[in-house]
Amino acid sequence: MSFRYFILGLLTQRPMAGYDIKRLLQRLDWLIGSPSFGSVYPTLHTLLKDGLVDVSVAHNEERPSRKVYSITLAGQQALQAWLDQPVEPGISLKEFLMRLMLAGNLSHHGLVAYLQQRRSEVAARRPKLEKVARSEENTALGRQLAFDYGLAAAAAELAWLDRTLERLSP
Amino acid sequence: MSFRYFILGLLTQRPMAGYDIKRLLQRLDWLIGSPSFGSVYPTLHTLLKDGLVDVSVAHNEERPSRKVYSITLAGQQALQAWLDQPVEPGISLKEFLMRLMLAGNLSHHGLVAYLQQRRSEVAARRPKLEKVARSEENTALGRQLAFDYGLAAAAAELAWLDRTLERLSP
DNA sequence: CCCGCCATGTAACACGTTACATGATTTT
DNA sequence: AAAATCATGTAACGTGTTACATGGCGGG
Repeated sequence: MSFRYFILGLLTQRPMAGYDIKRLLQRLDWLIGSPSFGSVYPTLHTLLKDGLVDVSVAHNEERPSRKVYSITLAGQQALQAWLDQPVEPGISLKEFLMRLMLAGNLSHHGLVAYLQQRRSEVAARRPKLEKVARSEENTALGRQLAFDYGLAAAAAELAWLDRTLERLSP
Repeated sequence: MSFRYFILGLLTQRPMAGYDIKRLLQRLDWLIGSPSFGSVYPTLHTLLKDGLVDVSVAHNEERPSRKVYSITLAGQQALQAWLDQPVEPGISLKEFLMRLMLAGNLSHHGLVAYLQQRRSEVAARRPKLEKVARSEENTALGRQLAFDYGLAAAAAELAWLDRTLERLSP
C-alpha cells in the first residue's frame, strides 16, 4: 500500500501520466526511493479499477499517446481517510517522509501532531539504542560504528524536528 | 539477497538458532529493519541447502529443541566474496549499515575505502537535492519540509563520516 | 487458569524488480 | 548510424509479511 497512496497523493496536485509520475519519483529517489515502471503502471491500473482515478487518453500525433490520470472524488476521499487514520508507531523513515510530502492535504494541526508523534518516537529510540550498544555481544568494530551512526542520526533528526516545530508554531 | 548475507555474517561471530537470530535482529530493528520469522527460517533453510551453513540439533529435555546453525568454510568464502565485490553506488542507508556491521570481516583499508565511497556519494546528493528543491513544482509545504529534512540528514551523515574517518586514521 | 515466552515451521499473499516487447523521435 | 528520451505495457521472479499450526514451560 506504500506507493499506492503516495501516487494518489501526487495526483491531487495535477493530473499526470505514468511516465511523469515515474520521472517525478526518480528525482525524489534519495528521499523515498523510486519504484520501477513495472510497478508504477500496474499501480495506476489498480487505482483505475478501484475507481480512485480517471484516465483520459491524449492522442498525440508525433509522440506516443499519453494516458493522463486524474484523481476522482472517491480517490480524494480514500486518500483523506488514509491520512486521517493515525500512524502506527515504528514507521520507517521512508514512510514518514512520504506522508510528510502529502502534508498539503493535512490541516496545520494535523501536521504538527504528526511531527510531534515522530519526535517522541525518535526521542524514545535514544535510550534503547544506548542500552543495546552497551551489551556484551556488540563490541565488534562494525557494530560499534553502526550504533554510533544510529545515535548521531537520531540526534540530527530530533534537532530538525525541534527546529521545524518551532518554525510552524505561531 | 539482502538479509541472506547479513544472517550469514552474524554466524561468523557465533553459531545461532533461528530464534536467536530473530531476537538479535529485533534489537537492531531501527537501524536495519528486522525480518519476520516467516522470513528468517526459510532463509536458513536455503543457506543450508546451498551448503553455506551447517546445522546441529540440540535436543533439550524441558525446552523445545533448537536447531543451531554454524557457518561452513564455503559459507565464509561466499561471504568474503560478497564483501569483496565493490558496492554499486546509490545503495540505501539500510544496506550501508548492514555492510558496516560486518566490518569485522573487512580489512582496515577496506573499511576506510567503504566509508570514503559513502562520503563521496552523500556529498554528491547535496547539490542534486538543492536543485530539485528549487524547482517550481515543489513549492508545496510538505515537499519543502521533506527536502529540508533531506539536506539536514545529508549534512549530519557527512559530519559523522568525517568524524569517523578521522578517528580511524593513524 | 491464562498469558507470555520459547521454538519451529508452512502457505497465501503483497509489493516490487528485472527483463522483455513495441515503436517513434530527437540528440550525438 | 547509434543512442537517448518519450511512452506504455506484461511475465517471471525475489523477498518479505501475515496468518496460521504446533507444543511445552514459567509466572502472575
